[in-house]
Amino acid sequence: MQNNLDFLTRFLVDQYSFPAEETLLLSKFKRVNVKKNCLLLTSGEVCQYAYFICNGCLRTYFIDGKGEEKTRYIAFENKFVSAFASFITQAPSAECVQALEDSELLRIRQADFYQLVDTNAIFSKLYRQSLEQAQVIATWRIETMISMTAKERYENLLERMPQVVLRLSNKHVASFLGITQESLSRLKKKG
Amino acid sequence: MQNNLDFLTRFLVDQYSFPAEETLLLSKFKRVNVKKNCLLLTSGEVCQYAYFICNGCLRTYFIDGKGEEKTRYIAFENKFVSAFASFITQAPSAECVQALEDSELLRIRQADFYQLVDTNAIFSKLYRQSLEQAQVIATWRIETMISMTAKERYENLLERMPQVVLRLSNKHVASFLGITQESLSRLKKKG
DNA sequence: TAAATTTTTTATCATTTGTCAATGTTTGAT
DNA sequence: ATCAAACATTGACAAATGATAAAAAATTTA
Repeated sequence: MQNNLDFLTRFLVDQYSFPAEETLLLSKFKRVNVKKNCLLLTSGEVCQYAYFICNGCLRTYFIDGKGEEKTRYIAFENKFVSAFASFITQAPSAECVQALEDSELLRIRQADFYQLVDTNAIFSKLYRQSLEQAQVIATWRIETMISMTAKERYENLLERMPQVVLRLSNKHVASFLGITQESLSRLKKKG
Repeated sequence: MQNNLDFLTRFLVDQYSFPAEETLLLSKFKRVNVKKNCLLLTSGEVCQYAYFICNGCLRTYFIDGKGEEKTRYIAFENKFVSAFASFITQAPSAECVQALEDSELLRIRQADFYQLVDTNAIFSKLYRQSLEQAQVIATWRIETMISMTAKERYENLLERMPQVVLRLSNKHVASFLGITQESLSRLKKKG
């Protein structure tokens, strides 16, 4: 159904001057609705899809040496999410992809995605800009981790990505900050 | 001089099937030789150049809230280095770029770089793959920071980027790991 | 609505890491 | 070769964060 793609179309038209009449190009995207906590990819699987978030929230996480879940990335509406390393290389993924809210997603297969990127100038630019933006976010995360205390990181997150704190549980916020729930609980109290 | 570009040409031919006869495309790259500790970009400046390392080592770092230098990125031979965020946006850079060894570099202006990327399929692919690779490295750094102790991060670094430990001072290794020199010194002793 | 499960808070104690100061050691310039 | 500056190590102590356990609160499920 064409109008399943309204979210993505509007996003592309608004943000990337995508020609509205070329929505046929988007036919490789399929709508997927998932419940909160739904696992879209588990570790060990090869990541077949990239997801565009129309509504909701996704995270990527991994299990560390002590068996604890650690959240590497969180995204909300109008972002693409995937287990990058696996999606790019088609090797088994160390990371899992999970919905943290009931979510309306559009997914595209890896091969279709790269075909679009390789044959369509707008998609090529979109992908490049997505990678550049991902780099800026990753740089921010690294900077906070090597230069701030847990408290400073929390306050910084509240400024830079308030949605994370407002929409998600402390458990997931703590996991994203790289600290325990207990530490986060204390930080918030001391305020 | 054409043969100033031998390093880059060889790299592109070997790694990216670059047609050896098209080295004219590389004429926008200029050779720069710098001494250890040379600052190629200071914070507040707009990053004009991307650097390809023929020989030597570059880092990007910033000054944190307490006035301490924190190293976000380190690269050796055959890598491109830039203050990404500023290079992409042409806004003043928070980061500095510095040589950590006497280095032989090739630099290219931002506009020339993007022109190459936009007009040449191989450069476009090269840039995309560089961004993807940067994402994989950034992901690794984030993962280590949110899931490992300083000791574990050090051992992991020794495995994954031994050059950092072997070629650079403890001061810079500690800065890259996000810990103090004193902590690093103790970690190495207990090892 | 009640019970079960999950999440959050609180407290105590252990461990890791940072801070500061003093002392060796290396490096680089003259 | 000598001196000065930068770097590395060590020790004592402080601060931040983790681990564990228990209780309180919130959420989900039946």
